[in-house]
Amino acid sequence: MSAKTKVTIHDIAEKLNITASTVSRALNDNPRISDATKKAVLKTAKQLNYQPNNIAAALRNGKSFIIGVIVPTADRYFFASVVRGIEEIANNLNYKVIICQSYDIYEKEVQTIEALLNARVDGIIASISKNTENFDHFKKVQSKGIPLVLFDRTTDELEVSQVMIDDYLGAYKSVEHLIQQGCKRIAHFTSTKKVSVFKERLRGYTDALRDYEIPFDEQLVVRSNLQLEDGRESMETLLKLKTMPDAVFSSSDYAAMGAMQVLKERNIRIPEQVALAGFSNEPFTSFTDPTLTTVDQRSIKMGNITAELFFEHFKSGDKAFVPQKTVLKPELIIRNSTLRKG
Amino acid sequence: MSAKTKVTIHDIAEKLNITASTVSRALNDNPRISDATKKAVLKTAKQLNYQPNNIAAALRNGKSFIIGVIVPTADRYFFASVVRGIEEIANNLNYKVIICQSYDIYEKEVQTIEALLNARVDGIIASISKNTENFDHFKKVQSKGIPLVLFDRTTDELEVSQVMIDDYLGAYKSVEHLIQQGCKRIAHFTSTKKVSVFKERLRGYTDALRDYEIPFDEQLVVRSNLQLEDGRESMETLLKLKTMPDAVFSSSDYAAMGAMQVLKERNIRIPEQVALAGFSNEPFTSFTDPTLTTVDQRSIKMGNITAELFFEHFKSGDKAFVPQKTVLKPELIIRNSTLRKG
DNA sequence: AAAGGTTGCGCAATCGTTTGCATTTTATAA
DNA sequence: TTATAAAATGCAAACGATTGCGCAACCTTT
Repeated sequence: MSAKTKVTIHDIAEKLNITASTVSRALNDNPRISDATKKAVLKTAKQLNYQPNNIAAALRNGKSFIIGVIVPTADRYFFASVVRGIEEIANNLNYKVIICQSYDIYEKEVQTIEALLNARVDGIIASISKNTENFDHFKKVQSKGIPLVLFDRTTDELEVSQVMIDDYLGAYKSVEHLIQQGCKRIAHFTSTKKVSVFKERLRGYTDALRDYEIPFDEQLVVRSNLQLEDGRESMETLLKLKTMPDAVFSSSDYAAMGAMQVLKERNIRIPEQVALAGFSNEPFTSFTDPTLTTVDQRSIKMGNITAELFFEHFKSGDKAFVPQKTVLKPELIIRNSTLRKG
Repeated sequence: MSAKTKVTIHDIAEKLNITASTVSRALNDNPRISDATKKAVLKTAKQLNYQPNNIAAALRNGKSFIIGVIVPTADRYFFASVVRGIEEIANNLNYKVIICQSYDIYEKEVQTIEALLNARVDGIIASISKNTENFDHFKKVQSKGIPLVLFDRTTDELEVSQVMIDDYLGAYKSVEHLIQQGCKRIAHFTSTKKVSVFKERLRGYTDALRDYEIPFDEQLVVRSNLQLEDGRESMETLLKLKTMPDAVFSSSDYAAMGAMQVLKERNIRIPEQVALAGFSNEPFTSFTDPTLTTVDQRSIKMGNITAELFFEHFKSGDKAFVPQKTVLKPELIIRNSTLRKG
């Protein structure tokens, strides 16, 4: 059809014997343009198969209507849901969201930030990579006056708005639940101390033990990267102890799953001999046998709130915006892996 | 620090008493610029905290170095992996990938295409939404001379390059395997006939039955949206038949999982009474009990190939590029849900 | 020493939209 | 009818980077 792939507002203007200014205003529904002209412009635009060029507009406006979202990985239910929650709000306000994955690699995170900056996104929402210990790239974003909001994986080294769940509470409730089920020797799978979510969950774990007067045993805290395989290894480690634990509270559903596999292979009954609780409420947790007790992180809600916070920040025009910290209450999902009947 | 958030090549030029042209060339490592000047420019750029503006460059070049990828949803392992495979290739060639989700909603898909077109992406890679029956928006992309490649969920209504797995073969092998395990009454969960992948899998199913001289029974083919809940309902439906099936080949792992739940609730033994096979090799399929036999779709590989095909298309400059169709061989992953011992 | 080649850089137009400030046209009031 | 306000549109300069062409200055060759 239209071989000429470059129809601009000038072409429309020419055809209508008006100027590009008028066409631009007409397309943007500017009140200063008569309805008749608007109609004509719209019609001609359609007819010429006109395609707006956001790049030109963005250049002129210094505004791209795009916000960049950086997540460690998009294939985890939690992150995917948060993104969905963000999109809901953003799309409503006519903003587009571009999703970027850091794959939990620090260098990639830095590169991604740089790319987003170059692309002149209007703002950035991110969940920090697990391996990030230097935050200069985020500081750079802020120093350029670009709105930045962090969610879930945040840090205190940045003066930035953040949204997270109360990991401490989620952990505390999990462990409390395990104790109420009669568990007395509760192990914990965790990861690096650098990431606050893991630190908080560990704190919830220890505090619950303390409150219920269960002695803390260093040996029962196993650190790893919390993937499935790590969970398997961690469980093996625990099983080698002189006294086996009677419960595991894992900071990750995947690691909990690994533990479940090992236990089943050894015919150790869940939850009778060892109760098992995870964290995140990944969809598969309701598919396992037994179904896995876990903590729901209110992901969609978190996305909504993050986006709302972002746009608040946005409107306040960067001037004197006080970073805000929102903490959501998690929900303990009790399933069969911890429910000792009778 | 730098309050002036708008450092351009002109600022660099001014400070160095040269012109913006030279700065531009220096930054792009143009051989016509002396090394001394390049060094100086780089240094000053760093010093002034210069941030390249891709928008301006894109406007001038008519090239954004961004390719849009549209997937139904990013939280499915298969799609996430394909995206990863695409990114691997694209990033290597200095292209950025922006991920968009259609959420399997036709209107959203159309909007997304429009947004990508407006954003002047250099090309689009997509997997069609389940509910799309009109392909005008894709035709529009092509008519504008923008490279388009489809993967997995494709259509014959478009003259376009596409990459998919041999769904027919995957289905055939699954059903053949079930037959070899002694199943004689094999049901099939499928979805709309509009989507070729489901059509092909259905064909593989019927052909395998035919080749092994097992009568085809219309009642055993259950259509749904293939989510978990759909799988449950479909299984319930099957159980109401006068003669129960002794196997189910599901076009989706989720639906297979739903069926598994129902069967377990009714204490029907898997695979002895009913064998179960899914499709896609979602990670959770190895977490279920019994583990679920399924078909791996070579997702990363598919992403790689899709991207390579895309860039071929790209280089050939749109002129006389013959759409290419690549079909990958799927791999049958045999697990316990179909393995009848002895 | 003159002709031709290199090297290094500047000029100015261009990409497509937007917008402040005219300017023209039309409607209203005196 | 004329001054005046209101309405509709035009002019031209941005936004920031790129690039074809041109022009010095310097080097080589015979």
